[in-house]
Amino acid sequence: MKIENELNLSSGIGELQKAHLNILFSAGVIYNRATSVLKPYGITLEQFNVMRILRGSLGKEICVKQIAGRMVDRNSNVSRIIDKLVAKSYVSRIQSVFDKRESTISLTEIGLQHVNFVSDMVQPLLDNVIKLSESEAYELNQLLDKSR
Amino acid sequence: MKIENELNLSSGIGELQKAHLNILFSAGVIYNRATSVLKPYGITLEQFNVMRILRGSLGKEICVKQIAGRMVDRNSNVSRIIDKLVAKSYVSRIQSVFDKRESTISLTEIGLQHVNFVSDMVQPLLDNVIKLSESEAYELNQLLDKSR
DNA sequence: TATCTATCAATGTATATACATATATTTGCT
DNA sequence: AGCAAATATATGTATATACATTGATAGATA
Repeated sequence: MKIENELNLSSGIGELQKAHLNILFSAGVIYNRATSVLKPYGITLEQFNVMRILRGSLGKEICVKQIAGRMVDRNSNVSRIIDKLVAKSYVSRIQSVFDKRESTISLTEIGLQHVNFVSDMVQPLLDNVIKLSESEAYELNQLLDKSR
Repeated sequence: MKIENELNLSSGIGELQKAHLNILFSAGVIYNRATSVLKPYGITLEQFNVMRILRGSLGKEICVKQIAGRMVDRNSNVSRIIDKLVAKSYVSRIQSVFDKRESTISLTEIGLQHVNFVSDMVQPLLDNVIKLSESEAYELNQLLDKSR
């Protein structure tokens, strides 16, 4: 459905303003779909993203700042997301020996198992969140990359 | 900058997964820029959006549900955003006489003045948030509309 | 060495989202 | 009319964002 109908926009609105609202609206739709897909597994999208980032760095040391730099939401407060993951025993946090200001974050064994399990279950569903062909998605990526 | 560089994505990732992250990332960038543009005027983007919706319905009665249906974020808790606007005297809330379950929301005189003033000041800045031509924005809108 | 500045992470506070539930009211059905 | 179901909004609680501040540590420089 066109964004002007989704949001009841006035007919005079320009394509740029429409694109502005369209990106925010689409992001909300994607976020909601992804969140509801994850819900049965007791994990939020933000927590899942942190765990996937950690899995992508298995073996390597990784600190809070490096995680933050890979988060989709750059204002995300990684410290507090990690608090939640530590409370669930999915992640451990130890002070770095190389730089005592840093915390070294890593997946626990149970955390690794959980992120693997959840990924396998949800990836097919997450892939259906965007209803485009690969080539349309490519075009979309080109435009979004340019728009920033 | 390409999304794979922004987020340090692994090279094997497909266009659909990339599009998923790209939309969320772009939305974050737009949200942050719009928020910082509004900051000097003491209003959040969500509050500004509610006030613009109210201005678009000047004269007509409008209730909370109608506002919610036009919000970019469909989960937005309009009741509480309106609480904040009422506290700032930008908006009034009165029980509808036609349906006592409904609240009728309208801009106060000072609220109308403020939203007009802020709009005039920020619109040129908001227009620069998306760095595309009108025709590129049109293509982007087509793809986003289709993707949902 | 002493000190200044930059950096990393944690924390405090206000605002907003996510979701379930509660309350009041209206509508539809018998 | 009487009652059940639906609807509009508000509220409670957990989580997350936005932003400023703090505390600890590292690195640079006088």
